[in-house]
Amino acid sequence: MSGSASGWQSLGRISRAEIDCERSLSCGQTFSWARLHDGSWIGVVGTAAYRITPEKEDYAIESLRGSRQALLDYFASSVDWTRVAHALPSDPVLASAWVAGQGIRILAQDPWEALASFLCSPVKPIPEIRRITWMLRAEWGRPIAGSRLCTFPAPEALASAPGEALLARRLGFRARSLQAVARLLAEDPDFFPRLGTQSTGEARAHLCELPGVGRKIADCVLLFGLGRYDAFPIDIWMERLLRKLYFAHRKEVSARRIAEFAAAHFGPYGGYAQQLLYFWYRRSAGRNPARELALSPEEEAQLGL
DNA sequence: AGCATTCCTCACAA
DNA sequence: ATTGTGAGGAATG
Repeated sequence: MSGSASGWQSLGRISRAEIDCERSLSCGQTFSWARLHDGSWIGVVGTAAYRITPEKEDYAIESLRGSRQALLDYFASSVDWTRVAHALPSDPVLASAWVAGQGIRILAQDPWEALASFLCSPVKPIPEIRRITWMLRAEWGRPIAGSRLCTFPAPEALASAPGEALLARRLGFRARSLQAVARLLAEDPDFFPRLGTQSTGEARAHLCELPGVGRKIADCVLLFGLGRYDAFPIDIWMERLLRKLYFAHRKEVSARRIAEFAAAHFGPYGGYAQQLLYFWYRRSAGRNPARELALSPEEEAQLGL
């Protein structure tokens, strides 16, 4: 692992007080990272691999073909997160989530990778989404020299993949929309750049025109892939949380009304509130996000780290 | 009153 | 732990 023989390079350390990498990687926004048995995290950003090892006061960072700055950019380190937090409404629920989620960052992910990953997500638990997307990488991505980790496959790669092979990756009904979207984007490389010039609402509408993409997946892409911090993805967990804590379990309140409330209440940085709340609520429900992203011994052995 | 339209909810399959 | 569709009913005008 250490030394230049393996190709991994040390990129120094990152202060725990600055960023909580573990929380940021396990609060539901990315499937590109996994935890190893020694407690370190391994993941791919673009064409680079990173390993983040928690220590007492900080994290040790190593990389293959990456840079310290690229990793800091991925953790959106130039955003003033305290300011973002101050722009959120002050309510008791959010106050608790803020305490529990200190150090959480919205990662600056690739929009295609976010879109394709969340197209794999319907009715799947997080560990399985992680496995499926890693299988897509292994089959159709490009290996990162010096490791057995792979980049996320480009739209063209998935567009031309045999349908049966996609289905064999345990994609089920998700294969159809994933491949259809891959083909559309392979033909339209300007798709994401175009969204950059549009309002969040317009961009959301265009995303929702893609097969298999509804409000939830569109909001995930907007928030995690396009840096639209006003997007507030509502999955089953968030709906339960909002219903319970902001609507006193009132059964007659529709999902639509809950979404309207969330947009109005949490405001232009609601996406950050969503991550804080999601992390806090799932933890209170007994979920262990880090464990959900742990590699099996077999998977870890296959990586040959 | 009858009719068209819109909106909402639910259930179900993929 | 999402989306797309279609049926059925209430509200709207």
